[in-house]
Amino acid sequence: MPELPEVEVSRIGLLPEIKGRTITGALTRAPKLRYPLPANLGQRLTGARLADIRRRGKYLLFDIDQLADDRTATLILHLGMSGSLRIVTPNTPPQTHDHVDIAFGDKVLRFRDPRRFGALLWHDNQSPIEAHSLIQVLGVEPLDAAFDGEWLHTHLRKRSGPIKPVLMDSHMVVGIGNIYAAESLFLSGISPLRSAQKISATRCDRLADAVKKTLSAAVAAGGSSVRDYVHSDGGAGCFQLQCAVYEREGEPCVGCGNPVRKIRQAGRSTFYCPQCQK
DNA sequence: ATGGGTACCTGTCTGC
DNA sequence: TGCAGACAGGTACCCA
Repeated sequence: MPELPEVEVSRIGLLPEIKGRTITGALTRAPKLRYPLPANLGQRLTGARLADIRRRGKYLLFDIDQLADDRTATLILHLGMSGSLRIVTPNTPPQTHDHVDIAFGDKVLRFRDPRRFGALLWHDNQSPIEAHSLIQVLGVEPLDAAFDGEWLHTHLRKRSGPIKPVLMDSHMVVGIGNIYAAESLFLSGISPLRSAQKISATRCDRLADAVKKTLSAAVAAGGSSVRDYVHSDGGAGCFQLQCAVYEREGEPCVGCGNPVRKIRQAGRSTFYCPQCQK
């Protein structure tokens, strides 16, 4: 799935297609994904306008205005593990896991999610989106200036466990999933097993830089395309080709040539080089 | 408060 | 060829 770069690439791809367009219809084909899908989506959205698409962590926020009651709303969308968004023509037949369509005249935004870990929620903007229970708990944006070595050092001091699961904790920093946690730790030369609170200020600087570099490079490359992820134009990203350790168990480390090791942490696979990462 | 395990769901791959 | 089991990019929840 979609980690921060894939979500951002989707957002950037969708903007020129549908931002500012009037919604001509919408429908859901399943009662629920992770949560129940909004009821009467077509009724609520038809005639309204998609004002903007924002991103917070791995959530996409579709700002809707010109609703029938003259209010505004925001659709909160999460791609989960296997979700993807595409622009299709109105006559494109839906496939098995195509759960939601939002139509804009000659274009349809289609949400596909085989594993159904994704989410689409209606937020009526009576309260600010930042107050939504799912958004409220999110940590800092890793590409914001506020996230740096000093910030990281301060926050890691409170965490006793190994760094890798901590780096993936969206309550602390958003957007870093299994691939980019592994890649960022490799780039900064830090072992995924190292206790978070024992990482020095200097190495926190390196880690924060590595996170920013890894995520930015992935956005620039068009996201990863492991398995079933496709971005909005249906094309495949190419960051996967540049992974240094992720899914490279047994292959030579790009730094030292020793085999990349795979271990299990907090129920997830971790790939790293025991030589280069201490 | 923090951390670990589990659950959610389907598709794909591996090994018997 | 068939089938069971493991595993997959996320995250909320329960419990120690």
